[in-house]
Amino acid sequence: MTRAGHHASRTAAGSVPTIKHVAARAGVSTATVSRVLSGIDGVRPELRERVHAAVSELAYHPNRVARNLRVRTTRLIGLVISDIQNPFFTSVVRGIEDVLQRADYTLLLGNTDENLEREQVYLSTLRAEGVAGIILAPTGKSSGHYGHLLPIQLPVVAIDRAPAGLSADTVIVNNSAGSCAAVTHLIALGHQRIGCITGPPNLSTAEERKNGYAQALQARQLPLVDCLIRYADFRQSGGYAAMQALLELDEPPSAVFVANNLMTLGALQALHERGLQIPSHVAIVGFDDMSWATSLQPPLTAVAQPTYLLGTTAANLLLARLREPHRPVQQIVLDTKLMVRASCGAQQRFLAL
Amino acid sequence: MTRAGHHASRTAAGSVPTIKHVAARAGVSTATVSRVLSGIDGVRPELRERVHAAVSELAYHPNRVARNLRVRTTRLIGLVISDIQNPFFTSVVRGIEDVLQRADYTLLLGNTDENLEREQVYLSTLRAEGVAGIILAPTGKSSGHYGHLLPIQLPVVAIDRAPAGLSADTVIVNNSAGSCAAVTHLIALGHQRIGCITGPPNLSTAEERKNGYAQALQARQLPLVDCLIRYADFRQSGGYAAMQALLELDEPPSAVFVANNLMTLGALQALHERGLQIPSHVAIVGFDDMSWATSLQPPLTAVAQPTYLLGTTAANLLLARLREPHRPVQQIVLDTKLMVRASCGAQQRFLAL
DNA sequence: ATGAAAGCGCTAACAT
DNA sequence: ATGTTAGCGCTTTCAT
Repeated sequence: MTRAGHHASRTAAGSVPTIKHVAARAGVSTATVSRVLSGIDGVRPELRERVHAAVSELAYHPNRVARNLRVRTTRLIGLVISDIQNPFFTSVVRGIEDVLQRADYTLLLGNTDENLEREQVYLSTLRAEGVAGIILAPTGKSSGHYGHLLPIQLPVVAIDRAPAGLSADTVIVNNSAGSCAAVTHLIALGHQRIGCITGPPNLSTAEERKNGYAQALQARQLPLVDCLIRYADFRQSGGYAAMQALLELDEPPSAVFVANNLMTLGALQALHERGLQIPSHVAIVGFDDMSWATSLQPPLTAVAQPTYLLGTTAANLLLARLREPHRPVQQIVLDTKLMVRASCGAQQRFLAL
Repeated sequence: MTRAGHHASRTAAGSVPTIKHVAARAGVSTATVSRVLSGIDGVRPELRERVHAAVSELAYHPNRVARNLRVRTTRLIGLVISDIQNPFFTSVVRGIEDVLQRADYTLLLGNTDENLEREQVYLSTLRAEGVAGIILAPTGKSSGHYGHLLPIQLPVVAIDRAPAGLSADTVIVNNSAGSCAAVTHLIALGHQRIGCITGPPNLSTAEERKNGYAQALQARQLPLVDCLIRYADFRQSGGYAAMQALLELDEPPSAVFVANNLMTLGALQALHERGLQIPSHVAIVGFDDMSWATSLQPPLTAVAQPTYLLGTTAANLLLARLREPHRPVQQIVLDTKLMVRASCGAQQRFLAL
């Protein structure tokens, strides 16, 4: 690193140097160069030295594409998610990236936008690019869409959602327990009429979170009122509209559980626009604990998902399968944590005591 | 797509079929298969037909790694950013991804965490993987860190930040104009003592936003007070601490301009914790218009960056250079837009009239 | 219009 | 301990 070296001295034609150039310059065979660079021992220190010298003189960088072809695998991992703009996923991606990068893998990213066709396109591109494995937040409900990955033995780990019948390593979150805890908390605070804004019925996460809500009510003998349950689209506008609908009810809820981060934002907006106070008029508990939760007034009570952990767990699972292709398939369920702040009314309670 | 076909009929050994298998099955040469699949015409319809039949019978998928080696380029684009968790970047990524995906390129993602060393590692990995081009949000201040990319003719487009002396296509935002507009707005609202929380001095964006603040004050003959300018780290905790420091001043500001999204969140938190009202006690204008801005109470006035456009512009710039390597280097400066909502006090004003 | 064959840059038997 | 060589799967001259 002390001397840069003139690029003029690189190769005859000024083109990018290959292993052959290095071999020639060091006066050894390409096999020896390869051995030295792969850290295989059994090479005389002197030759080793000469190779290293040649490498740095020529500013040689091994061509991974050639290597990938030869060894019939790559250091690439495909990552297919449905919404790169959702903070939930970016935190997951961060976790994945952190462990993969340490293991010298690089991520090939695909954003499907919840579009099944786009997902299929990505999956086949990733396959064509020869990725060593795939981490996927599946859009499809059933395993049918992913069957073609199995014959080629491509390791896949599913995250966030578990398509029915897909026999692949999976890491998900205990959604129903999380929302059940949230709603139970609301009930304990004295609420009897609690609304629920959940996601599209075809997404397992939306379904599970709604189920947790229902469980909580049933456990306390509270009736399940149909009109208090709203299916929106997991986006801000959906949460906004759903909250408006809830508020226009003859008998609006005194508290509402919102099943994801973006919809919570929309719901809040609807409340503010009507000048309604949180939690005195309507108490709120959200799903997903975001960076902005503590900056709201009042701070948002929310079910925190272990997003970063979800990412690292998925990446480690994939790494493990890469090392050991025949290990038994694993499904890991991560726990959520209820972050009690003020939007549910808990703080007021304490003050009142 | 009507019949799945038995995989048993694929190849002799059950391994992944190659172009040779297809050629054999169709009774043509591999060259012809290649021509058909590349859409090169001059192949008799009959042979074309046979090739397609063989392809689907064998469920053949071309191996891009082999192709990449042969044609000495890839359909891969490297993307190196500093913080995948920052909504600013995810929106940019979305824009990039949308245009690249349509052009049949796939993204190789690297998250540097603002770490120069990690950035270097990624850059060399990307180079080794043979990416066709790179989109980079540079962490380094000067072009020195990127010089080695030039000799190999690797097209690079810089986004968000422009390292001094780097002669590469660039797309940035007019930061100083944006923050100047924000602060000017505050002044017009009657504020005389305005604080500024900006980012690390080594980041061009932080510097420019502070400059815009200073310009606005100077234009209206307002003094530049040192203790009102705080350098934080562009993260939530930094904004929180900076706002606290500002509030502890003997003469605290009546308004503050916060130079990025995450720090605004922290600043808001500090205000809430002290029970201070926005905008009556302290008016706030942020930089970056996020999805949560409208859900705050009061809604946040902020300088909106055209993030998605920034992404698509960068991607298109790269695509253009790929097509036309010797086109003149371009620097594109995108405009910001001040989204006036209530946190600056503008709404109150209107009400008071 | 089609095929034969070389070769992209590397690794891994195999031979010495 | 080191070198020779075949070949990964594809594209692309060059012949025919």
